[in-house]
Amino acid sequence: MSGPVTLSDVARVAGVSLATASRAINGSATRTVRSELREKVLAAAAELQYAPNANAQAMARGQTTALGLIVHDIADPYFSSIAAGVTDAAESAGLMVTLGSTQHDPEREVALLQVLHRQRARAIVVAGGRHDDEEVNTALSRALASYRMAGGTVAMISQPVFDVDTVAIDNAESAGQLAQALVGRGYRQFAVLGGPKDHLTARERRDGFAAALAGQGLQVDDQDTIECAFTRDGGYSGMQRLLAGRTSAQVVFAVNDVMALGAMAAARDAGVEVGRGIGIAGFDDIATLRDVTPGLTTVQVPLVAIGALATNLALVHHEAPAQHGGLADAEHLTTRRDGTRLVRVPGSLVMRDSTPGPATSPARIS
Amino acid sequence: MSGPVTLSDVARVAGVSLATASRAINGSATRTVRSELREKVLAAAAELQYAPNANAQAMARGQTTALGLIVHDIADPYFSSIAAGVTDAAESAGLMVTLGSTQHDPEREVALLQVLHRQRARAIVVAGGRHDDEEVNTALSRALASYRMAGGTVAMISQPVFDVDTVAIDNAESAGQLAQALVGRGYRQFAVLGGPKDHLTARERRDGFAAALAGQGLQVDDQDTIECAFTRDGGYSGMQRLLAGRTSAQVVFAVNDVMALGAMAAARDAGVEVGRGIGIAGFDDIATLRDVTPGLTTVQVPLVAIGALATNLALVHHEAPAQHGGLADAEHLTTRRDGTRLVRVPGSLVMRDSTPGPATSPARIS
DNA sequence: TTGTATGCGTTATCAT
DNA sequence: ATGATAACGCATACAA
Repeated sequence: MSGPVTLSDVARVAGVSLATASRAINGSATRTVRSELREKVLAAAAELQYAPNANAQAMARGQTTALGLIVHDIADPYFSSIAAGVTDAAESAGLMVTLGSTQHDPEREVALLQVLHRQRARAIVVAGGRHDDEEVNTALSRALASYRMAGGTVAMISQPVFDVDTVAIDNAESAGQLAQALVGRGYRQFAVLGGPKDHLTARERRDGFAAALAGQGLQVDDQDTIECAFTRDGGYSGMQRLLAGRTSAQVVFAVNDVMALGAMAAARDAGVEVGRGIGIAGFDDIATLRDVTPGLTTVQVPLVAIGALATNLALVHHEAPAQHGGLADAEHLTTRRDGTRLVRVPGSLVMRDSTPGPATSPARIS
Repeated sequence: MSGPVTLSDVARVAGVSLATASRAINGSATRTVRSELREKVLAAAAELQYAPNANAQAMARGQTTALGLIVHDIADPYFSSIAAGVTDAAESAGLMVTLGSTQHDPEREVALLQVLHRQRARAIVVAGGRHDDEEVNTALSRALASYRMAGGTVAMISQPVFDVDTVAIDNAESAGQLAQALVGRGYRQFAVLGGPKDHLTARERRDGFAAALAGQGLQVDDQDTIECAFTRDGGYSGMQRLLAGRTSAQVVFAVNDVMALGAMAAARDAGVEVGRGIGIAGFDDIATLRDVTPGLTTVQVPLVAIGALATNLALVHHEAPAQHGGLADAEHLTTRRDGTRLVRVPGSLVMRDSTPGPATSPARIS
């Protein structure tokens, strides 16, 4: 009967006490152990293939080595890029990432938060836009508060609607710049694949786009603002509906890239050429876009860096975290009244071939 | 001074013993608690915002609720799709996924395995092709054996080169079918973007492709077999090199889709039209391909299902795991002599517009 | 049905 | 420098 190998076994084989074995293997901060004994302990550990029990260590130390990450869908390139940044930063800090996927269900988000709380994750990164749903937000807020009260730290990548450290993308402003750039290319008739009505990210992008157009005396017809899921398939079906109703839009703004990709596919399937026939623009600049033709006009968001930044924000308290391509500059970092930090990440316009300008130049604006 | 809320606190507030509180909150298998007391305990727990310490539970129960997942790169759509299947299946089993990313470094794979071992993860899924590197494989084999000896279970998504449950993709056979289909479309001159020399997945696909061609009296010139990284950028630079040397290839087989996407980009950048100018084919049918034009000819592999299957394989011992679109049929499931199971997953050909047939039909085969 | 007491594997405090 | 021993928070065998 072997059973699991414990530190006691190692100590016994090495002929030392439990305490000495612990110190030899871990290198206690205060105590030190004679190299002669250390060798013996290490040899015994190797011989027995001893692997320290991290759960027991967590108990004794009162601290785990896990970092939680909650995303909406890990297969979505938006989230998988963020996840890459998070795992990278976490592993640099000696932590492992515990991944939860909500499948776009806000209630699962709360449930996952509770699981990570029970796991005593050192910190939690929550990625993904918030919803305008009081009930869900209340539950989420409670779960967050409970976790933080127990000593956990949180960083969100979303709108700054909770009192936790937050990385917020400048959705409205960037969408506005995109609108202006499209106007600059000659477009005058716009449609918007707007995502779910109560999805805050979608709303900010919609509204920022519309506001900038309004500043130019332009607007999006109500019937040309399509409500749809925040996914690739949502973009596809939304575009289908748009094309079915005889729209006069020259260019379509999809509030994220995966939706824009769905829209491009729908256009192709309907025999409409993207670029010449109708313009399409997205938001995020997901990695996938490198291999899409025509190139999709979009707003570039440094997703991997944002993931790493959020991780460090959650890990490093009350000071500016390490640099992330300038993202954590004083310029973008503010400390709110409740002490939590907010980093605003600007997007940058990327004009590509999907919006070359309208085929037939419309009349000048009056 | 509050400090962390423990079960003792809940018990005290509820006016019951520790044991009763434990049973009320967990619902012990054998014992039961009077509903009156249970209510009181639950109320106390809610009032105190009690969250059970999963580490302590793990200690007491001798079992954790974590499942490890090791991938090469979570931002790669191949792995993020597998990860989606794994997280899905894991959460169905009440487990959380602990994610490790190797960044294509085999040594990190061993290190991550050890970390997950220390974490006492219930099971570990290792995804990603193996290398023909004895030193690395020995270290990995040791780490796997050590983990399994301690009671952990493992499933790999790769070549069946270790004695653990394995899901293996029929690389050689599928690549062969692809070759035949390309010949059927009239191609006679082939090039291969072959990935790293010692990468087994790449090798199997290369060799399967070449063998099928040989069966038709055809072959790939040595100078038309390009060695490159197993990534999108590897495919890009490989294709650049291929085009730089004046190749006479009519069609290029990239041993995975992300490489094929890189190759398509390189062709475009070089002014060569994919499809008419030169054919390109890939392998995997990653989700990204839906939005690529022209459509990429490839071998479809059910990645999400494979992730879920591997997870169940790791979780369910000594019997056939739940169905996964027929993947675990007796037809594909074999039990090896060492008792480990092997599921061979066939790929299925998907011919798309990237390989319409050669522009100029070559002379008939003699 | 409820309570008492022990053990899980490790760290850390205290002697020595 | 090393060794006993008491936590850490919970589950459970045993006693009542």
